[in-house]
Amino acid sequence: MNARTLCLAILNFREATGYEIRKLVTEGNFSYFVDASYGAIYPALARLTEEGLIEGRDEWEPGKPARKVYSITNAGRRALIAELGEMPQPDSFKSPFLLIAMFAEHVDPAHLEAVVDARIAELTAKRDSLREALECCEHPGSRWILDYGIAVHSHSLDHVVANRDSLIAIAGTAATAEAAE
Amino acid sequence: MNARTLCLAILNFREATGYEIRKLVTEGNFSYFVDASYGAIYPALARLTEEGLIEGRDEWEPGKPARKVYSITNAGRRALIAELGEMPQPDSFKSPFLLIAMFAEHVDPAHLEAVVDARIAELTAKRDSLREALECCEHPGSRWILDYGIAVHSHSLDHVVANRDSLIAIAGTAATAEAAE
DNA sequence: GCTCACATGTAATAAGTTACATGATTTC
DNA sequence: GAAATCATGTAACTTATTACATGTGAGC
Repeated sequence: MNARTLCLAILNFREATGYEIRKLVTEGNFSYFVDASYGAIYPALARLTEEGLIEGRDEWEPGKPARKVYSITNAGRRALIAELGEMPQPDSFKSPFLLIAMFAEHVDPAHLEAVVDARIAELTAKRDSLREALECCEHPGSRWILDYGIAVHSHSLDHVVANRDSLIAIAGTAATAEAAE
Repeated sequence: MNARTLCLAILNFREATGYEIRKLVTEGNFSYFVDASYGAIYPALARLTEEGLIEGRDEWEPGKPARKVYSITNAGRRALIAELGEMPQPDSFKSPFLLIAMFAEHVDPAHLEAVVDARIAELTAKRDSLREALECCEHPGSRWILDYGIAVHSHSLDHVVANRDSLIAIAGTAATAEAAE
């Protein structure tokens, strides 16, 4: 997901600063299926402004740091709708966790246990934050994707919990390889 | 997932050419949680060779194109095990599909239908290829992750199928925005 | 003769990450 | 007084993508 479209999409919902966009993609409703860092967001906002797809206005409120609030323009709305009208790239899932799981036999059991438990904690936290977001969200599209995210995370979590021990049982099996060195 | 570790991991299973590695990460057992293009794989193999973590040998079989078969060295095995001993980066999921779903109200119903059905086809194909891979796979770690992949894809698929119509029902709801232009 | 699968690689380019630089305000 | 949160941005770097360049052999 390029940072450009992402910023445009978020600003179509509401005005926001770069900092707020970063929070939304990291912790908010968007956080389980997109990602972007400051180094991607700020340049994207600058470029979108140049192209007239968004506008930034400076705000100085006493007792608060200066901020630049961006809002989408009509041209921006049109560009976003055009983008959504294309067939999307396929979804992608990258899992360093599964790479370790695949090589469980070469991994120290205690370490694998820590890795699995960290993954369980991650999935639990994500599921709970999605549930919380769903409670106070009225927007139909957002509700649909939150529902989806909750379902997927719940099932993933259940599966990992149910098969945790069988994975850890594989760990260390190939100790010969390390011993050979 | 950097291409380096990926190549090392695959070569720990068996010898392979760059072309074969590309197939494995695109279509094989690895394909649902990692990815890499030629432009990432070939330079990675070159660098790993320089570092002595893998070795390449040229093969000329009559009636076949020349190929360079890479195999992992002891140093490579050590490096891989060291890598697997680190805590992994968190998993990441990027979904252009969900971004469109989120903005369903601004999308033409026919287009959204096409998008959802494409996603359903994608999930079905992936689930089936994982099931097939599981049938003839004996390696415990691989079986574990295939099992996980099948579970996640099945549940995702079920959810999308069950909620397909409710998503399409949202489409086109915000026709006013486009009409305004 | 054409297209597909096998096979290796490079170059230009795009994109994003990490770390840095800076600074105000609030909370402990 | 320290740490956390709000807030903006840049620069160096890494990384990977896309497209290109090239060639063989098999099957239709």
